[in-house]
Amino acid sequence: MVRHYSIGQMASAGSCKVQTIRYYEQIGLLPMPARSEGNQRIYTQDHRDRLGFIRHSRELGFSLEQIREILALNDDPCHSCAEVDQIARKHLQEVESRIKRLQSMRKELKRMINQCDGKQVRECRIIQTLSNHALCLASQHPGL
Amino acid sequence: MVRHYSIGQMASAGSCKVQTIRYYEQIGLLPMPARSEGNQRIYTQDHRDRLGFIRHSRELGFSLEQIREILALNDDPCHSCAEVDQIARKHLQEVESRIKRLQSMRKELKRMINQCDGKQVRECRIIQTLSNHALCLASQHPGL
DNA sequence: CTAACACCTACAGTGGCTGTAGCTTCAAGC
DNA sequence: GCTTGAAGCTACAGCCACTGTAGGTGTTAG
Repeated sequence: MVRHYSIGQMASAGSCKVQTIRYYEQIGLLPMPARSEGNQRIYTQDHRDRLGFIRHSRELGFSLEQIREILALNDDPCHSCAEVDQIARKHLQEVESRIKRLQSMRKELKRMINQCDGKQVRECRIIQTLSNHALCLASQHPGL
Repeated sequence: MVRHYSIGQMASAGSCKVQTIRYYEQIGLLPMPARSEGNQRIYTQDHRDRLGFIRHSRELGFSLEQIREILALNDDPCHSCAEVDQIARKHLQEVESRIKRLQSMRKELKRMINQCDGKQVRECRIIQTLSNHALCLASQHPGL
């Protein structure tokens, strides 16, 4: 017996909005499902699994393009998984560099806030630091 | 003697693109400068300082709306700087929660990659983990 | 004088959704 | 069978912070 799901059930299973699912279909990440007589989408377990895959990958920060690639590789089960590994490693590097950037922001923000004595804007150290890059500890920040 | 700058000079001083400066003007973050006979923008030191402020704040991750607020507060030098402090603290919290989310991603990505033996997609642990949320250490990820 | 470059406006595109307007369909209760 | 409210449908606009493009004009060095 085959289970079927409405788009609303898919959305709650995938912890996303109905529009998100329609969007994934529109950009070709989710295959078009069958339609009911009244033109409503009818999903199968396969669709549900694929959505789960996409949502979990998104939670881990993969881009939709990366997910598209991995899904394509996944369709050939005998393919070497070196490419999947490659994508994941590249993403890990991205995540690590984002962490570094944010940590350097955090450091500078903390320093700035601690110097502020909460009096007048005129002598506000936060504004002074923002005005004058040279007041930063790090002479340059990692790019945006 | 008053120094003047072309938009190109502003862009290199602010390490941004010419379009970015026009965009800041369009959304009212940079005041409209005077124009030359040939309709080209002529900037003063004030503009340059303000752009510097914006760019430095952006490097520290403030949103354009936050920057707009801080600039408005800055215009009243006798104003208490408590509100500036407030904005900065809120932003610091945001940065810290982003760091947490990324660190949890990093952990899971590393675990996933280490389990992968680089053979076939069929038995790829990366794909398995992405398919099945339950294979994650963290039962749930911090939201997107 | 010409070539190369900087500048101008106006608008479209990026990623990953999210929201809205104005409909139709479905399921439950009477 | 009828009504009502939720859920579904399409099509399109909007978010952020830019970035890129097309097609023109202004400026400057040789």
